[in-house]
Amino acid sequence: MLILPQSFYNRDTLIVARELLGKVFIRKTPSQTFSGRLVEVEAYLDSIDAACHGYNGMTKRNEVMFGPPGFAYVYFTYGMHYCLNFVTEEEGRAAAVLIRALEPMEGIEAMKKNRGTDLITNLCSGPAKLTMAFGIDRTQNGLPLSGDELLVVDDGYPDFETGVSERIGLNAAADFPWRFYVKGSGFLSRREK
DNA sequence: GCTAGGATGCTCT
DNA sequence: GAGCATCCTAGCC
Repeated sequence: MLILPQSFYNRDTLIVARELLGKVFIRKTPSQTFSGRLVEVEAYLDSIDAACHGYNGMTKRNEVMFGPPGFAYVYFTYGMHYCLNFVTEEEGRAAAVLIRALEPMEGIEAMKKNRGTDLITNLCSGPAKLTMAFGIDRTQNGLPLSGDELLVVDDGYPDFETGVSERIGLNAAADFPWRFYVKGSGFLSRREK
């Protein structure tokens, strides 16, 4: 069990996104531990990516993206959903990796309660689903990913095939192939073709 | 199996 | 005031 160091995130966002697949994301609270394996992510870069929240400069909402790498960026969207990102690249660059799907590991009973469903494959198979399952909201915005509450670890998951596709749900810059996923996983936000 | 549309409110222009 | 890095349900093949 190796906690990913800050230097892991302080690299090219596309490499970080790819290498995050198969790692384990953990949220610990005093009463409950949640964990899940990362099976689907998307990369959001700065200058060339009109879909990136940081594309038009820093605002109050996206300031965490401009900060140092290895921190959680949580934003609210569609009036009811939170999405979780991992900040990448050096301080001053607005880049991040969106976590789109997890394979639930620990805390599954609590996730079922949070999500209102018993179907394991429906607990964390979408960016807003996994924040709901893990109980993540604005409170976690800006927390370190190697801290007391949030952690990302490498548990030596064996090799797998990586799938690549266009990102999902965008209007701007929709054609960049910056979505990465674990091929054959049953916990993705979309069925593979 | 699929698609269309509504929910709902923060954030920036 | 418009636009959202979404999810769920109803209705229709």
